[in-house]
Amino acid sequence: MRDYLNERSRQILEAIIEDYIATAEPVGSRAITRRHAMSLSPATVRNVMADLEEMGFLISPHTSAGRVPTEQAYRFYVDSLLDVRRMAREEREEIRKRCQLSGKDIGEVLKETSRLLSSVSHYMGIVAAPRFASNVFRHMEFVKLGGRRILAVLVSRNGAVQNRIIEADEELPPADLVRMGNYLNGLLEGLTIARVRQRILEEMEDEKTRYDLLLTRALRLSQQTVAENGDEVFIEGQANILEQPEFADVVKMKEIFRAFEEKGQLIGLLDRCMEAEGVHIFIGSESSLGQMAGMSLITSTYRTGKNSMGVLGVVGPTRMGYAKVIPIVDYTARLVSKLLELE
Amino acid sequence: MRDYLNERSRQILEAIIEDYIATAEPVGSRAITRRHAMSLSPATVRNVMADLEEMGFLISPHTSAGRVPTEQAYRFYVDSLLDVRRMAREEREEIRKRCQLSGKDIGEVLKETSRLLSSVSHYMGIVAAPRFASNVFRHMEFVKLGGRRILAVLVSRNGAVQNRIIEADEELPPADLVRMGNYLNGLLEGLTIARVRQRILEEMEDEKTRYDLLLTRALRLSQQTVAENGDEVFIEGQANILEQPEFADVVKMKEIFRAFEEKGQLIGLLDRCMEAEGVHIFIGSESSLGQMAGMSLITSTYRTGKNSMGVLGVVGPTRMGYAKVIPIVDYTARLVSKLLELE
DNA sequence: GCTTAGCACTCACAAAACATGAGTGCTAAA
DNA sequence: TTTAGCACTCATGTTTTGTGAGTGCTAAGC
Repeated sequence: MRDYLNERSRQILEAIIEDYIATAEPVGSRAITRRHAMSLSPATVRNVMADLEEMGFLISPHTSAGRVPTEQAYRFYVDSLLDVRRMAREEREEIRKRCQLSGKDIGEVLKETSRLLSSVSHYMGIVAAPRFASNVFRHMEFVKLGGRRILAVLVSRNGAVQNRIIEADEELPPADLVRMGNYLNGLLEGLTIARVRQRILEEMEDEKTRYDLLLTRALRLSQQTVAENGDEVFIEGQANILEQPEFADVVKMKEIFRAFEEKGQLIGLLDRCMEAEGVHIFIGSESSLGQMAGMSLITSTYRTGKNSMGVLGVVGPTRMGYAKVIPIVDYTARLVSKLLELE
Repeated sequence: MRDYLNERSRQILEAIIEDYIATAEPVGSRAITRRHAMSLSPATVRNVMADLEEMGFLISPHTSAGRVPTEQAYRFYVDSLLDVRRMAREEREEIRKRCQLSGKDIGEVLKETSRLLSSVSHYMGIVAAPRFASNVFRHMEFVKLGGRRILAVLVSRNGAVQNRIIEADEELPPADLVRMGNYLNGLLEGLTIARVRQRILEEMEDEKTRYDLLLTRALRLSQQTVAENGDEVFIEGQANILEQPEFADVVKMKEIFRAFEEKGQLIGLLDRCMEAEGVHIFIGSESSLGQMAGMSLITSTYRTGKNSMGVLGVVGPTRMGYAKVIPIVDYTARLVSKLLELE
């Protein structure tokens, strides 16, 4: 059926979607003819609209309102109609200016990127840090704090750092901690963190180490250091979403905030985006997350170093300025990739 | 005038405040006599209420509504009437259970504490990390990433870590980085970060180092490493505030979210709390922050190590369950202090 | 001299009644 | 196939009308 959309119907559908994106009001036949200078009468447009409704692209909230695009319409729009706008120079400028690496740690960079995405798009910015497990081990070190307390610092090649305070079984002299570090660095250099975990287990099994107390301790410490860690997701600009008229309702708003407080499900979705490079678009229920009802997600992957990939993107209402946001997300992802590239 | 409050007036005022805290509705004379089993008629209560209004403790939103406590009333309540409740056992339990240090870095601990405060109090939790500058230097290290990129890791005695990616002027061999680290650690051990900054400057001025390229480079690197950093504040549980009826208005809500997105002013306020140990309470305009209109802040200081102090607390509407929240904040602060204590 | 019953008055809020107007579907003519 | 015309629908805004909680004041009661 979809194939039967002729040129005129497409134009009208596009006009409706764009009007709706711009105004958030159901759009009626007269509004179309007026705003888009069509050489058609409202009556004709009405006929077309009736067809589009039957095909599932439009629904009317009630008899005497205009019509509103369905998810299917947005999908069609994004796939076939959308003319991705070139970014305005100021936008490029702002993005480039705020993507700065120097003097910050990776977490901050990603957080700032998230903020950036939100402020440029006027929706919510979202950035998931690359899975730590796929990073490449660079360096591990133990710093004695006080008593039995040890700070473990784990650095990966792309500059991601994981710090942990570990309560050791007994007090260890600083010299031992240094030796442990040296030993482990030699052992683990160049492996991915996932491999590091395996390697530590293997090594612990080894007969030779079993009888070496220092090694055993070192391995046990390192094991705690590289233990699984909740993945980080930075969501910024939640206040932006409040400006959107579809969330003017307090109840709706509460739901959204609750939803994003619990990041777990979102992470699952972002993981799926990582399966393939490039831009992904989830419209409304396509994400099959209940909490995302009425919301769309545009993501793109970025990479740090050779393989480890992260995801960043923008969350907004389904009625989102796709034409504007898609290039923003795409450009930002490329920029972040370049920024984090290891020469 | 305040001194003329006799016992009966106090009781009535207390009853009004507590009713209002519980219901968020203006409270009327009949409600008081009913709910608090007073041996007084509504008419009498009305007379007292009229007096209290004149004294500035109450206002009526309009003629035929009940009355609502003013900030002055809350202040009086907190200072003179409040009977700080002992905490419920489950609350203590939950707080203790969730205050865990092991396996996390300090930032995470504080963030989790903030989340904890919000979920136990049902308002917003807020935790400011101790000023980094007053921490005591423990350890500094440089890890080579790729090309000229260096990761600088700065550890203080209390376990706070600052990571930074630094773009060096030229590529440096790893061995040099290690030597630099050793040199700097010897030089700076035991100083506060603030002193470290001075020390680096002094050292750079020194004739001896001027002609040693490696030292000069090391100092320049370290200077970037310890450069001023925006202080961290963790605010969690913003969704809780949405449950409060006083913020049911969408416009109000937007304001609040905008306000807390910009943390700058808040930090100023928290700094003031650090000037003296213990619990501080700001009611509404007392904080003299416009954004805090209608909101109260309860904070307490915590300490990590000997001197460096941080602040944590709860933000809620002025109509806040002070009796319940004050002990929560107090207890949590003590617990965090103990947790971060260096043996 | 307090305390309290009685009563008129106020005013937010809810429900009902009404008007408005944008938008639709259908029919018949161009 | 397109379009003008027209009756019909229905959300939204406005006015009207009740309702009830709460007040202040006065005068009687203890």
